[in-house]
Amino acid sequence: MTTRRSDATRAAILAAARERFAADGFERATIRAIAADARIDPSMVMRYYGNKEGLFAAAAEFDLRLPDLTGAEPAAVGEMLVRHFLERWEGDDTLLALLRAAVTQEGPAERMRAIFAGQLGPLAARLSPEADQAPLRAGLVASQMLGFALCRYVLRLPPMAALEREEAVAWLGPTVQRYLTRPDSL
Amino acid sequence: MTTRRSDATRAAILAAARERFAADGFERATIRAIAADARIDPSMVMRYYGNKEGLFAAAAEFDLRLPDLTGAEPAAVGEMLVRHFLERWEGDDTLLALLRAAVTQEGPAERMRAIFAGQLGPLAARLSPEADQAPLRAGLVASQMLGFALCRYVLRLPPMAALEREEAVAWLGPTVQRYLTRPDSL
DNA sequence: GTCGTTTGCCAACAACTGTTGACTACACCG
DNA sequence: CGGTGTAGTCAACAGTTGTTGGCAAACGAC
Repeated sequence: MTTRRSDATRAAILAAARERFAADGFERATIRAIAADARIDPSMVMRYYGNKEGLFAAAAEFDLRLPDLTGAEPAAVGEMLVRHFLERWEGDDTLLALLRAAVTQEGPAERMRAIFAGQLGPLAARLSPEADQAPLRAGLVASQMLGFALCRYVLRLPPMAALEREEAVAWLGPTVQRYLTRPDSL
Repeated sequence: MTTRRSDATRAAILAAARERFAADGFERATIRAIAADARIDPSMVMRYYGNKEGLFAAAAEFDLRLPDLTGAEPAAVGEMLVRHFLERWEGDDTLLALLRAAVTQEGPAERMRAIFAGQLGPLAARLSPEADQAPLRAGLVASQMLGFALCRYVLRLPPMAALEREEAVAWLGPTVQRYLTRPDSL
């Protein structure tokens, strides 16, 4: 039960699926195209992943891998987070696949909610001046990071696509910082 | 040539198309479903709008209707802009249709770029400390506003969907303000 | 070697898609 | 009233989609 003979095929399917879902979105990425990329028969996709939704669920498994920021300079957290998001976004097209699908599919949208609430929430809870504001602050950070990713990687707004990574950090860092740590009263 | 007998039908098609495109996205909104909503035959859609892309192009005509801010308190522009965006999002689902389609279709994406560069750009040009930074600043504003709309209306992240309008203005206003007017050096 | 299981391919299905063309009914102009 | 163009209906097309079941080859245990 350690490694099946078909593991290579399964992995090839997942890799092709991620690429296609990221590039084309859920509906336009067809099982036939994914199977062709993986050089196997479309029916294998069904056998291993049940149906298209199951394939997407397997291909779009994702973890933000937020760094441990205990001990980090509290005032630098915003910039560190933005930098981490950009790296995460550019090194892996799973998030892109998830975003493209979440816009029209309820399943992926729910997963998106779970990722940002479940992984960003705890971090916000440690930084927020008031504990009960953590979900709100995590949501605000998500809105800026997802909006930037949307403009940069999906819509390809020229000025956003052209930004150097550290320029983006310099512009977005203070925003994220403020969303996480701004006192409630202000 | 003033009013054709078919103008009511044309309008019904456009209204149904906007709703369907906004709710389901470009691919999942079928011509048959739109025609059924408008209580006409699918072939009429083709006759009046040529094909599905033509229908979308007609249904997703959009103008941000940015207010004239000359004379407004410069420090209040951020909040005014956020308030205007929220009203525009909620009073009309064209932008929602455009966003859902732009994520997977090049045509709508291009229109989105044109809207935000062409309409937000001039406003940024009047407020930006340095003229050549206007596109960048307009893009940053777009990233925050589109990100918020994405989280609130599309993904329905609970803390974003639950915000009162003026709460959203209080949180996002300063961000937009900073993107428009922050000195370059900082 | 033999048998059961796994892996893969092939062909086909039913449903749905955008799109087309022919045909009917209505309205308006003379 | 007759004739012309517009509005609308109907049925069908060709292509694509997710999905299924059957069959052949390769493998591993005995």
